[in-house]
Amino acid sequence: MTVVLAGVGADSTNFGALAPLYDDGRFEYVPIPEKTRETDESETLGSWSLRASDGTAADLTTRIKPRPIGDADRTVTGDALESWPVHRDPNFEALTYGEHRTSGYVARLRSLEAGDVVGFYAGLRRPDGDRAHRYLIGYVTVDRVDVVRPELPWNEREAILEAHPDNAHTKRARGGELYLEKPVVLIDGREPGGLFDRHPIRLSDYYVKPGNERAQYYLREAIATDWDVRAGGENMMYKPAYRCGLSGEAFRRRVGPLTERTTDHAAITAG
DNA sequence: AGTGCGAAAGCGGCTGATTT
DNA sequence: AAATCAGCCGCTTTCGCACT
Repeated sequence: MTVVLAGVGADSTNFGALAPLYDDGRFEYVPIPEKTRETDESETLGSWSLRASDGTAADLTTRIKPRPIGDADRTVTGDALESWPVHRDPNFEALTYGEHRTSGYVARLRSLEAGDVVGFYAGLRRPDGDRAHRYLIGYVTVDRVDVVRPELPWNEREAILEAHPDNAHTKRARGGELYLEKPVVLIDGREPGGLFDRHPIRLSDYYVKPGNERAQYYLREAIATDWDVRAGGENMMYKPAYRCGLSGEAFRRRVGPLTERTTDHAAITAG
């Protein structure tokens, strides 16, 4: 029984900005832009409504870099940006998540079992320009884990994808083709799971390490201790996947409810 | 014990943002 | 508009594990 923490959502690499964290504790979850327009996902940056204002995700940035597979960065602006599809991953309504990143993600996620938890963290920035940090913004309880491997026969890949119809990778797939030459982990979740309504939990600290010249983002000591973090890089700049030793049940107890959260729930408390 | 490979971490330099 | 500053990109080195 374990918990894996996965870094997700828009950042300056792909979206050109970080999602905001407001003074009242509310925040936005903005998915990254899809790699391609060829997806069944109907939500676009221009249709992705913000939770705390009337705007859309498209209002938060001026140019995006969707990074088509294999190609150099492609920059998209203006109307094309507004109509650009989102890579809704994780999907907090359908409770589904897919991942292909190496760097520990696939290896740690594929070993999860039903009842385990995937926690999601994202970079958030306060509008007044305070330092950005990484925050836990929600989680899902694991129901089913599958791995789509490129070498699998077509019909087997299709069967797995059909079991995860709402997953962003399924929506992007064409004829069982995921456009990826590597394994993709597909995780469907169950209750309890979802996006926090407010008061995300800060996971990072920002400081200069002894012997270094520059400050960087590091995993907070209190998190590492209290959540029994056992694997994953200490430096959070690269959004590592973390494996924690505590059970899904213990994790849910520590992070508190998904809704009607208070500042107390965002604080790290032992127990 | 040696080798190879992938992951993690650090840093130079560029870019975009901010300030005056 | 110019100058300053912070953030970030991605290259490079180091680390560490696994396989032989």
